[in-house]
Amino acid sequence: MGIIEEQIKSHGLKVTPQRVKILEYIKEGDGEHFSAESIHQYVKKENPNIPAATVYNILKVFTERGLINSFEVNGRAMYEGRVEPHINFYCESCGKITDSEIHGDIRSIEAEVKGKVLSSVLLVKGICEECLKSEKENGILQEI
Amino acid sequence: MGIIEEQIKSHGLKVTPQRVKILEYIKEGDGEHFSAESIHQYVKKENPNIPAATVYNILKVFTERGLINSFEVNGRAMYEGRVEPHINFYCESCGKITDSEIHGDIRSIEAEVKGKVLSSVLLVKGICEECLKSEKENGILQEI
DNA sequence: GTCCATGCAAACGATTTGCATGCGT
DNA sequence: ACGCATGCAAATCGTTTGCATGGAC
Repeated sequence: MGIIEEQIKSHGLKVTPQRVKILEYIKEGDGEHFSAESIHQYVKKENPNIPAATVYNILKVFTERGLINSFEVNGRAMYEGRVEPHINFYCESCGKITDSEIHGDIRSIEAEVKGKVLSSVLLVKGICEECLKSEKENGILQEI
Repeated sequence: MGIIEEQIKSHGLKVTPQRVKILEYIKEGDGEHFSAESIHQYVKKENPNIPAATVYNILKVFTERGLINSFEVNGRAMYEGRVEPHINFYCESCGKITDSEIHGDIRSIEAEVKGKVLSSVLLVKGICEECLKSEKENGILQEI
């Protein structure tokens, strides 16, 4: 049994081909961020009949069990394989999401919370370097 | 002109009664978190004709201009008057959102991001103390 | 007077639900 | 064999859009 199957099983879930396929895809895409729809599109390549609802169900249990991480931007959920604390930087201009490392200790930040911590997401919004550059070149939005 | 009106005007927006009412409500609710719907319900008390769309529009411009802060949980946007960095702790059991202070320096964390930072939200999910207690008393979910 | 905001209705899109069938254990 | 997962259709719900009227500057 592969490592992906082990992960699914060890989190108390049944191993099915759909779950393996989706978890593989998310875990292999290191530093990448996926919408449910993009995952659906991907899985449909080999399994054209899989409905969106099944993908949503799978993503939901994966997130609940801590197999993957999720957060919401612009009314849609994004999923990623990295469950350790890091920064998700969302560019409001091009929509891209990129990871940044946290050099400080986010665990000490979480320690401030009264209660049991299950997950944490630091979502930073702004304009990425690339967009800043092209906006300056075009004389747009320099004042932001 | 009151402080609320000044804030609206200084952010380059026209001062309207609806905007004043909504900004007052959000800013007065210190440490509270509001859904668009709850704000709509509140404003309807004095202005029964105001449609949800107007409330959504107002919340959108307020957020874009940095007058208020927003983040998304469970497919819905939440708004708060605090724009300085802090922790939003969401309890997955009772749904309540509470603020915690950040004692570390989140500015240094934001400095890791390559690009221009416009806003940042640290959303921690878990089970609040209250729910932990009642769950233990009832013998439910202790193993989480 | 001009332009932006409001009010209203209708549309949209991401996600969920109900139920029958299929599959993992 | 049992119970959870999948496939499918339809519904739900938060949010957005288009357009005419009204109000701020």
